[in-house]
Amino acid sequence: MPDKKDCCCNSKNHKMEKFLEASLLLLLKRQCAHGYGLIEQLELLGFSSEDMNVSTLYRTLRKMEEKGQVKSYWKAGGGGPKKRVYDITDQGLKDLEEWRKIFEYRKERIETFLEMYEKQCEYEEVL
Amino acid sequence: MPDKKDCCCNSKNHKMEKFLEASLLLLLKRQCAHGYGLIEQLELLGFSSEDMNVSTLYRTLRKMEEKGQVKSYWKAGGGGPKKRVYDITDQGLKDLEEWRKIFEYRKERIETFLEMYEKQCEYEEVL
DNA sequence: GCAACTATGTGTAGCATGCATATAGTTTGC
DNA sequence: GCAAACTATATGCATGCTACACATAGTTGC
Repeated sequence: MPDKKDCCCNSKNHKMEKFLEASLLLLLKRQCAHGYGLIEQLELLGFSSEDMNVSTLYRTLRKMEEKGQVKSYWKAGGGGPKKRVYDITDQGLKDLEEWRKIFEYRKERIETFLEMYEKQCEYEEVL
Repeated sequence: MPDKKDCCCNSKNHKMEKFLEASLLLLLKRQCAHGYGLIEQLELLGFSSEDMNVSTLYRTLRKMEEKGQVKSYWKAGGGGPKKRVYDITDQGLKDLEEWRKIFEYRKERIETFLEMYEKQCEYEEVL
């Protein structure tokens, strides 16, 4: 990851549109979980606990429920305050598959960008 | 590119944060150009002329000039109305290099996502 | 009893983008 | 000579994602 200090582009520019939503769908496909517990798991997908924005996480989950991608229920016991546990729905599984396609496409475009950049640098070196 | 029809995620979700800005910097590193002329060149980086949002393009270029990434001057002649031609600046070149790093990073994260998705699907098939 | 931790939520603002619309000079066809 | 099409640039408004700050409340440890 590029150093955020001395970077023209501040940390806000590192965000990737909707990557959080898609990541949550993927984690919930593996197993149901509650918001706070998902923070740890998100590290598997490159989100750092320090930078992790908890309010965004909760808001995203509620929006995903509005859209019918996940459903939630309250669960008490097991230590600590009660948790709102999320399950993925059929709609969520379909949407996750769409995200997979979108990310394949984004990856290709990024690769095209990187290749053009490299070629241009090589070309300039020859001059 | 995934089919936009029948997609849970509408076309708006295909956009990639700041990809246009970075693409413009890359194209202007190759050679100076005016806004309208950049539309064609953007196809090299996966932007389709039909979908291309011209207003966003012009607004982005003006913002980039405010940030000192590019500078512009008016050029008459050569047929058609006069053009505002953009040149990349030293700041723009530095920022482009930062974008390269950011996109390498984004690519890695997308790859992590895709790998986890595939593994999960394989795992479920075995069951 | 109080601090630290777990857990969930809202209010507000910034910022990138899309859609619609405005403006105006240039070229082409009749 | 004039209308239509094309080239070219720009702004107003709405939407949507994210960040930052703040609010709330139950649980555990000392």
